[in-house]
Amino acid sequence: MGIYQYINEKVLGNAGGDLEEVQIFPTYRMKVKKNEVVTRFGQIEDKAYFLISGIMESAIEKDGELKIISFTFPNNFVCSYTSFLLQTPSEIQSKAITDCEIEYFFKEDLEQAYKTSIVANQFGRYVIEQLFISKLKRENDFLTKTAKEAYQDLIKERPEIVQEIPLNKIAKYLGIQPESLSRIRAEIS
Amino acid sequence: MGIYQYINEKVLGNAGGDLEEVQIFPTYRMKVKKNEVVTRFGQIEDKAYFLISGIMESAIEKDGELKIISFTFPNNFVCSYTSFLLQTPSEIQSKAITDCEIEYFFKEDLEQAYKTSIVANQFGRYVIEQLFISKLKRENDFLTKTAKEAYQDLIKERPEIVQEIPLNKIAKYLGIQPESLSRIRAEIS
DNA sequence: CGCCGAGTTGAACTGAATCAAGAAACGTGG
DNA sequence: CCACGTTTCTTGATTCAGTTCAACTCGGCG
Repeated sequence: MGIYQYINEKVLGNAGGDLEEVQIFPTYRMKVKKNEVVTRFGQIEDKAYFLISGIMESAIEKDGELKIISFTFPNNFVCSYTSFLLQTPSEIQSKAITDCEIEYFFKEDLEQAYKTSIVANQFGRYVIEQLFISKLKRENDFLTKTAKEAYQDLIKERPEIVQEIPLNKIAKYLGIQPESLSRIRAEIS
Repeated sequence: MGIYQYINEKVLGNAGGDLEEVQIFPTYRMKVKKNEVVTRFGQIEDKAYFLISGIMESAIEKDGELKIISFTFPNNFVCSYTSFLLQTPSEIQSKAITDCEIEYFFKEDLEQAYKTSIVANQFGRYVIEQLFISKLKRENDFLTKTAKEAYQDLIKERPEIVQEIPLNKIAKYLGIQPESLSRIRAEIS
């Protein structure tokens, strides 16, 4: 799947529909190797990325330590959103956890499309709505769950994360130390 | 300020511009008394609310306890977003902390406007972008700050909250118990 | 074979929760 | 305007979840 198909299926709801109509801005492709950094701290982001294959992580930094805010699997967007939207220095670093193939487009082209295309606007709105919902869920988790509950729910709700991603990264995603996650795992098995 | 002016100024960037053009869907007004609940747990939300005057809180529930996810001040939107967007039962309760005046509109009318109006789409996109950015910041806070840091930063960044909202609600917003906040306050003064 | 990153385990420590009680501020009716 | 009940805020003692730092195990890879 690529961005145009994503728009057709997810945004417009017509699987297998006319692809011409949704080519609202140009997109490009690139490949990145495992551990390669795609978006850097401090950089002003002018691109948004769509993951074709592989797994990526997005992280923020505090006192030299990385805290992971999301893992991205294929057919989802990766971006330093605040930087992309407000053109401020990025507080997010996105990195390939495995070899990845990425499709991307430029903010400039998106903005241009917004001016004339309803589909472009629907697309932008849809993507950010999904992201917002995921962050609402995460806020809910932080406010209501212990580390143990959070991990157990992650196993149920995002098994792909637990299966494919090393435990120290999962810990940093849950907001705890790897040692704590290790103890939690010992406890529940 | 009302929704149309919000669209003109914030979304379109032309303060004092032509107001006719942005009346893309009908809006309504209502008044609610202090402590009145506006959106209920379990309800499917068909309206979005814009706060004209007063202060509101939005909260989720866990084990009979309320956890506050946001305080809303005038000229901002309040909504059970996940419910509004996905038409699922609301996990959010929104309540007036003071007497409030509220402008609102229906999802149905918004959806209709999305089909034909670029401005409507830009509006929907802009609102959710702002909300998403605020949740990203909140995620950042949960991952990187101790309760003490979070409270000190709140004093700096959202003084209106600290001044106008009781401490037990602020504690529930920061994800700690009122007693802990009280101790933190004793410590830093 | 030896190294290195990933994961586990132990012991001491700390930030925040919990439970219980009391003080201060608030508003509402008499 | 005072009295009373309610809500808001504080303080104390104890418990607990998760951190920190250190050491050790295991599996993969050059």
